[in-house]
Amino acid sequence: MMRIGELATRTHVSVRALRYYEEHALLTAERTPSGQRHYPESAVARIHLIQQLYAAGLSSRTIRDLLPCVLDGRATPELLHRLTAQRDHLTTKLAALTATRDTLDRVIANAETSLRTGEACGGGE
Amino acid sequence: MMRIGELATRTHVSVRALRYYEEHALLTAERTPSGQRHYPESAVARIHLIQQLYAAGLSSRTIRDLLPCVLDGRATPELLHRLTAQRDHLTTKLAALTATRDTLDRVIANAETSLRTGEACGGGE
DNA sequence: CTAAAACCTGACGCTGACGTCAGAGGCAAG
DNA sequence: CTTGCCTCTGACGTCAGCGTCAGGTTTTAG
Repeated sequence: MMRIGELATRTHVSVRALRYYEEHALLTAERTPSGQRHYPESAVARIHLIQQLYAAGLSSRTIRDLLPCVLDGRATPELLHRLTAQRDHLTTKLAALTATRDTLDRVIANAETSLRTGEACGGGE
Repeated sequence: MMRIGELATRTHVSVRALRYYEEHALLTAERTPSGQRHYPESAVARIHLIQQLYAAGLSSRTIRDLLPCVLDGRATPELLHRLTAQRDHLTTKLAALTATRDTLDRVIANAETSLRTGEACGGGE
């Protein structure tokens, strides 16, 4: 059982953020008689998962709703629906970001050329 | 030449957002003597590009710096460097999001199974 | 036993990308 | 000329995800 500071350093997530997660029911902790939080090893993985979902653009509310399903396999038809919706949303986003990266690649190639051939440059169109 | 309302409806971006973009030098507009903004057709594409970069996680400041390069091919070595950094950052992000989607796929498959076989369910590990 | 380090609960601050409201001017139609 | 919609410039409001400070307790190191 580790305390909040250790969990923070091990996950590279601030203590404040961990308390914030608990406040928003993304994370629970056992308490010692004096009130300090104690976490099991599994909390590390849980934090990583939470961060992953945040990075995917989910809100804390959404994460809170979907987490039980993700961790315990506890799914209702409605949760399954929301989960699928999020995955589809993510797929769409991935396509958009890939397109953006391609755009950047083209711009970079163009810029490199124009820098080499001497400043002024027309488009590739 | 269109006015701000038309540009807004055509790009599905609010009038407020367009003014915000101008305020932050992402977008410029000609003005009629009475002070109304007038945009050329090319503004539509420009807005789409701005939205694309926002979706990629860039800040308005970053977009402002990189836009001249992206639109006009005007690149300095420093801008080129920043551009490349952004692309690499995006590549990393794409990998992470792809991993997240795979996680969601697994969770969904698991949940579907547990719903079919009757509620309780252990992990696939 | 004591000092330092870590933890606790509020509670206010911050940032970015707008939403929204107020008050006033511009413009095509009848 | 007036009605009605569009536009203008401030300027304050909002929301999430924390950062940060205050004031006090607990745990640990020596």
